[in-house]
Amino acid sequence: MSAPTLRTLAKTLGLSRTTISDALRGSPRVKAETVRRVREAAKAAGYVHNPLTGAVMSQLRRSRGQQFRGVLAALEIVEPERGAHAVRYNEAVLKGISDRASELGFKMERFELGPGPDGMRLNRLNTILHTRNIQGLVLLPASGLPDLSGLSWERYTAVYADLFIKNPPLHCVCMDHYRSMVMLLRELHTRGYRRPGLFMEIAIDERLQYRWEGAFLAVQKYLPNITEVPALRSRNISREDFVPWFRKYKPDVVLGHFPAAIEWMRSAGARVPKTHGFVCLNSLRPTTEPCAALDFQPGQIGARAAELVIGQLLHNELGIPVQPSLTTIPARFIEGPTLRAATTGG
Amino acid sequence: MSAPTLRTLAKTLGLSRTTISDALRGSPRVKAETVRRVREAAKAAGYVHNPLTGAVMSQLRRSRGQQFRGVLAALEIVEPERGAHAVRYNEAVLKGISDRASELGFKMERFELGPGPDGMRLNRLNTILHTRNIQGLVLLPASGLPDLSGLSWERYTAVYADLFIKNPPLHCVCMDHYRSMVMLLRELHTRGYRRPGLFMEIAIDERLQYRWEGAFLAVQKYLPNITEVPALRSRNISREDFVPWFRKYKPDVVLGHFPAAIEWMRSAGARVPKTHGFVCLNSLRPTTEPCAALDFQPGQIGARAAELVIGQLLHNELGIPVQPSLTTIPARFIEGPTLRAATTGG
DNA sequence: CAATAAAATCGGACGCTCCGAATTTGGCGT
DNA sequence: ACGCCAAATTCGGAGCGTCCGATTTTATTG
Repeated sequence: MSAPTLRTLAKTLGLSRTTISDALRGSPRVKAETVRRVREAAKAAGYVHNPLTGAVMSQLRRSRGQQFRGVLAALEIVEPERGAHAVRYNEAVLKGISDRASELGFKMERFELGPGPDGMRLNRLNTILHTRNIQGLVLLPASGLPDLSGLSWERYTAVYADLFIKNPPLHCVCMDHYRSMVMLLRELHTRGYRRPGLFMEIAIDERLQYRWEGAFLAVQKYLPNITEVPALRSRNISREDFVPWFRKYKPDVVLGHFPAAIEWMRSAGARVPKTHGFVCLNSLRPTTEPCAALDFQPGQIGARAAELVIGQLLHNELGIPVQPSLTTIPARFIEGPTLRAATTGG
Repeated sequence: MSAPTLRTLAKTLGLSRTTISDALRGSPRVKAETVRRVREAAKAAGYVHNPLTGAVMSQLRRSRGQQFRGVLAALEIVEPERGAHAVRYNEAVLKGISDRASELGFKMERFELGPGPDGMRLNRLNTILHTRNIQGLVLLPASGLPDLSGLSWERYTAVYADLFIKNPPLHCVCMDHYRSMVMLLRELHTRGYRRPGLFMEIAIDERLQYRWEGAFLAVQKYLPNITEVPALRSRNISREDFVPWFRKYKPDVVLGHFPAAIEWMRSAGARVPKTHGFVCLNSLRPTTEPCAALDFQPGQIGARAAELVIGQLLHNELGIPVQPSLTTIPARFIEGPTLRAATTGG
């Protein structure tokens, strides 16, 4: 049995397709009684209105050319204390969304949300999205656990551009921390490094369910000829933590989020890259000197998120997904002068 | 002056609107010379293709008559020594693909490939797919690293229903081993288990870049009040490996792939679930008694793979992806009589 | 040059919207 | 009761880009 159309509905009710169309969209041209009847019959027949199709048809009919673009909302949760790298990261994600969206015939618009479970603002957003007839959302990374359960989800389809969201459980698109760490350690291994060391602020890895350290621990165990160096972990990593750890365990290459560590290593007698290497785990972190790093590819993440949302919009699949999934993209290794080149002899 | 449409363009060039439409989208039905001419004229007239309009129209056209939109090939690499659980797993993936495909108007067909870099058979498959005009492929999990680089990839879009494929690098859809292990350990923790132990055959985890053990190691470190039990790892895990490890480290709950371990635990004096718990990491493994386990949700994986391929087909995106991605779905925890229920006191 | 095969192009139908036109309804004066 | 007009309601036509079967043109062969 094929899906009902306006025409089949019209035939069943003995009305014209135009009346059905107008009735379903609540046009004042149609008698209230008829609207009720039509909507009832539509529901019974299982007719589902596709707002995207409607919008395209409308613009097509109205302005003979077709400059119509669908709209994707990029939702940002305002966090006053967000670091500069996080801001730059989100900007790059936004650009990825926007570029891919416009390739697919959509335009992106930014919306900002107050932090926390701020009911009022969420309600207002709900109203705005509704009146503007926007159904597709991309939620940008927020350092807290965002709670958007207050939105009317039956009207939207959304993707979170980070690892995990619980309220509500949406599809996520994110960098693949685990695989990227594995790749990086293998790369360092082929360059002859045998004592990789990792330092990490607990807050960072906690959000990631310890994916950085999990990968580090596992690979350390199974790459040949590696000497295990315990990871340095603390709430706030400072020179006072770092130098003793570095002196004690003597890593020959250090991985971490702060390029400041290069200076700390030097102050402990290391020469970079001559005797010791360094890799910054996030290329967007502020850096005083050029540095080997991982590029999280935020543009790719935004692009993939946009694709996902648009795909669902086209299929008119609204609401919270039955089974949320996580789409990941590996980081790109950026060469830098803090590492020695690959050795040929191993 | 209103914006040009396909029809006005057609009139100017003395062609039909169909030819213009096909030409602008690069259909092989149109002569190359004509395509060039049409594109030139379109550019001169300022006609801009709107991908959203195109997508909506395409859906519209296709949705008529409920007729099938195409065939998805499910590619299986024949492996004579594949275990019964792997066979059952692939069957479940196939069902997931098939069901989701038919929901989206496609039907699935199975194809089998000889193992290894078997050029002949790959060429034959190439021919078959070509003559049958099949463009969408889902590659089923194979225990080796499949090499399909011999196919004419510019004609296909494909997804691998497993963690990783290198030749060529395709999008992958897979269970989320890392997250599932984290989830499982947290669940066990809330039930009061404090000495989780993991046994693992190396070959299994190696393919997964040690995701099972990576997650295990990391979570073990950061859940409160956990006593670390080193993982038991070997090529072939037997009772002779297991019992000494079990006696020595006294895990209070054991995770692993073989339900046979329940028997080994009993023979070492454990009472399941009274004193010790057990969770099977793969619910499809052969089991002698009911057992708590992780369901890999192969049906969901197949469904997601089908969605991905079909999405790309509808966008006419053929070839190897620019940036391959990995889509994961968490496992589902299956309750079983080998675990005690959650304690209230902690 | 006739007979085929292959390549290239065309035409119809599709769902939905907008807007002017057509039809029905209701109010009111006579 | 009836005619008239305006308001309320419904209808029909035209138009968009795509898909696919049908048709026309071109190339190939005996």
